[in-house]
Amino acid sequence: MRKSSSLKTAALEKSSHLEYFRIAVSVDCVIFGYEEKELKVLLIKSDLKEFAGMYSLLGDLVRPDEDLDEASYRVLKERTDLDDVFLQQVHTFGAVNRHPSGRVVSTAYYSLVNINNHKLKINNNDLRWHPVKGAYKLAFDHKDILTTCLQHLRGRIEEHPVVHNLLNEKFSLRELQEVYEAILNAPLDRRNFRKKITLKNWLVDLNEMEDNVPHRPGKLYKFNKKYIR
Amino acid sequence: MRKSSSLKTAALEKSSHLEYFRIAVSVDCVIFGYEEKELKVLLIKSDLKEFAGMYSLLGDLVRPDEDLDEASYRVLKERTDLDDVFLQQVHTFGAVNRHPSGRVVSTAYYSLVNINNHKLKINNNDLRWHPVKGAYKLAFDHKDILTTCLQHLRGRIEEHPVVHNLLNEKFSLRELQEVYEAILNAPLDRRNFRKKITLKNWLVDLNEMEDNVPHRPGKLYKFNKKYIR
DNA sequence: CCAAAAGTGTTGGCATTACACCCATGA
DNA sequence: TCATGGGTGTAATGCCAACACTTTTGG
Repeated sequence: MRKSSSLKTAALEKSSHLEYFRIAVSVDCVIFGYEEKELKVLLIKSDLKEFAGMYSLLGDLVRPDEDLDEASYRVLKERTDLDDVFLQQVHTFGAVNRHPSGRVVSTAYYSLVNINNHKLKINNNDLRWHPVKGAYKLAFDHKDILTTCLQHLRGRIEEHPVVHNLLNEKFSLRELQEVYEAILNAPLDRRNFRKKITLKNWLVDLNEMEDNVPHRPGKLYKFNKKYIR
Repeated sequence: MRKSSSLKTAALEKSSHLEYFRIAVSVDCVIFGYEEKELKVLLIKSDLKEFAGMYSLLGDLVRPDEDLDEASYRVLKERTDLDDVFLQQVHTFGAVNRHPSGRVVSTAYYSLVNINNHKLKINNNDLRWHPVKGAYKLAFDHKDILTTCLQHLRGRIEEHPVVHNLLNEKFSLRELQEVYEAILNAPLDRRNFRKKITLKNWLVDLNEMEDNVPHRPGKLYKFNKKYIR
């Protein structure tokens, strides 16, 4: 998809009955991770000369024999080796000129993955975890896509315990709060946060304590399986 | 990785692009109207033999030179002769087998139109306004699409004065409440409804009264232009 | 005078916000 | 003993749901 300078090959041009099949369909995945109290997004260095030096989201053309959702799973699986992850369709971007070398309509998904997961292999130098925060450019309309997905994520975490995908199985309430603060990009009141989380009943108290912290250790929790997925 | 390497050779590029262009892109529009205290949807008799006798949403393939959003405007314009209407993208449906005669990925939009608008010409015998409520089948996965759009609409009307698209310019609070009840498929408390609407400040009191009603006439309102669109 | 809908306030419960002190641990 | 975060409750406020009577009009 990225290197599609051949989108207008003679072969395609003359097959005019394919008029309506001259739009390519792709998926782009906003893969969010969480590391060092920051929300990150997995980006890849663009291989298009139009976007030299810039990064883009992970995406690929959809194959004729796979569902749209499957395509986004495949992209994620190929890049991270993770399966069975949370993936959510958000919006489809279809401006005529959004791709410099041809017409590509792209459906955006976002996903949340645990950067420390042992299965997660970022074995490509062009791939990197980039902070979500801050002003920077991305190739194509990918900054729009990222922004749109982040908005959706912000709404989602209020209602659903999706952030479990970002954390290790055991975590303290402070860690959980820090994830929320990173996603919302805003500080939260500790007592009110704990009250709200308690009310939602998402967590199971493990009766274990944090270890190796240079202060009073906190209790550890995990997500109640019945609310996740 | 997979994509990068496959994109490196021109030969592969050509063949795989031909492959990838075998997915067609379409839009489907859920056009909602309101009539006789009921929410309706504009449907067309399917011309596919697989769906003989069934109705489907209005949709069309996206042209290579039009934005996705433009395509949905065009479909609406062609069918209703209305322009400048509210249209909202909701979700993209991309299951491999959703269309019996080929691979078609379709982006769903919904729209709200005033069935009594003088410009609205349903000049086709195969077109009809069908009640949204009730169990019935539609061609393709259009029942899913309709349900998804209805859910989104239900959320939307709580926050935005979009229902103005369904009503005449002047209306009573009763009429407005009936529209909400039709969309939500639930009765609402009159006093609470009026309180909520008043709080939102969407309406302008016209200092006019209903006429030709067999009971005490209500005041007439219109939407404050600054909140619509 | 009857039927139909207009118009109008109050109360209780529940969620949300703001806010401060003592405690346990490691260095 | 200090620094760091853990753990906890209350009061004020705003939002929401439930609920009933009087008024106006047309027939």
